[in-house]
Amino acid sequence: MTMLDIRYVREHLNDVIERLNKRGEDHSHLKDLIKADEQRRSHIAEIETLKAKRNEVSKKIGAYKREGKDVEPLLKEVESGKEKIRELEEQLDEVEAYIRKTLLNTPNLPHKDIPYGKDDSENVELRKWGEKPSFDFEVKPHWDVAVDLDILDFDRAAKMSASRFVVYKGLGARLERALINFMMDMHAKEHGYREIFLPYIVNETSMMATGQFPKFKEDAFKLTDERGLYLNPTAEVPGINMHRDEILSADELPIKYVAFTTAFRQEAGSAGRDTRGIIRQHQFNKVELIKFATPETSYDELEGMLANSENVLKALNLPYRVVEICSGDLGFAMAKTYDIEVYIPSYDTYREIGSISNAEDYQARRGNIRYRPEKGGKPALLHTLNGSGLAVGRTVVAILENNQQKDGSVKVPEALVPYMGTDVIK
RNA sequence: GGAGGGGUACCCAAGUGGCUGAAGGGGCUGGCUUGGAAAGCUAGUAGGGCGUUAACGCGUCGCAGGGGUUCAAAUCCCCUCCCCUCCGCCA
Repeated sequence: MTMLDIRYVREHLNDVIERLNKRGEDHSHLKDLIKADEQRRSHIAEIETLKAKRNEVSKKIGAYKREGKDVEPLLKEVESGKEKIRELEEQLDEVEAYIRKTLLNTPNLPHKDIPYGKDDSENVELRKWGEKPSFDFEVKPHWDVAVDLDILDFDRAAKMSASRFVVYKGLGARLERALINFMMDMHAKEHGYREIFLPYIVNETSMMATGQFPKFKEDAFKLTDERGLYLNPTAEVPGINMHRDEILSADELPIKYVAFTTAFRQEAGSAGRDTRGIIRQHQFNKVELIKFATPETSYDELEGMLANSENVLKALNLPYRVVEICSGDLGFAMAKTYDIEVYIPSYDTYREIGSISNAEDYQARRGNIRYRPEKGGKPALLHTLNGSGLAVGRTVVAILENNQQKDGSVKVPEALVPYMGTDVIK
């Protein structure tokens, strides 16, 4: 399980380092990797020569024994090789462990065409959609809207659980459920994704494959269970791992999945941020889109996925914008990412509600997910994509804030009325 | 939680230390047969990683995964995972 192709790194060392450095960290230590790789290959060559010799003699010993010949001289012949092989293998293990560790901690190469920038302030807005609402009264933040309507309960959530948890009540609870069903239906019935329902607990290997581990362990909720299991941080993890260690046939690609899961995150690095409301919770619901595609089509599939996600906000008539993530803000495993940001009146700004990414072959290499380009041909790594379709809690926020009315009630978006059984939350 | 049984190639399955780097069957692919098909007969069918090579190849590893014993392991030993059956508990 590696991440960047060591052969590619070997042949394009300076280019690789230069591209990785656009993420904002220095990766020139990869030069050491090349030396380690040279050592690895020379050790392998030496070990295999010794083994070939040993195999040959062992075969002879078998034959001699059957014929009743003396085997002693042959045994002497292999004696010394045994210790040498053991010694070299130990050294090889060390070198390989170093290479593996380095590669697992090295992020994906950013796509050549994405904007260069140091952090999220340099993300590039691509387009805006929808009209910001205008209010002839003082706009309330969603937590005030919700608590006044008695549809969200933060105090009781803290009592039974902890901070950054919430209880949904009445039409609030129904709104959450309605959005899940609405989004699932749209992607499954209109956009052609296959609906899957995934485990909420995943193992360490899965977390490695998608790139959450080893670098971002502190973000995950670990179970005390000795098997090394974690609460699902995003459906991307079980979703991409659907096909770990598999070889898919070319004609079944692209595979498109849509999954509703509850996501769990420690939010370790964001203490003090978004403490009010339900923008940032330890537990939140998300409808996720997953694709497995050939390298030739993955960027078309990315655009398609982005359009699928945007459709949800269009159908709900919520104003949003699409931004392209710059090199310094790009996720660890991703080559290219679009964020969809929805307008939040009380912040008077756009907040992320979905993220749509192409990991290219990065996760496929870590997870050994391949396809056969042609019948009888050699397997090749495929491309994996994932995107929100969308984050449900933040969609609730957007509806509560954008659709609030002077009397404190909230208008239900038309598309959601059949799912809600009412056109107003009051 | 208790008691058993399993995991071998696309599928089923034989195989308890060297002649098995994996029998046999099914399936698949081709040939014969046929007006065409079915049936029958017949031949072929281990994939993948790694190393090496301009390439053809060659080498190495591979019998759930990992370690060990041995000149030599599917086969012996240890650990782990997964599946199945029965009992108990249980949404």
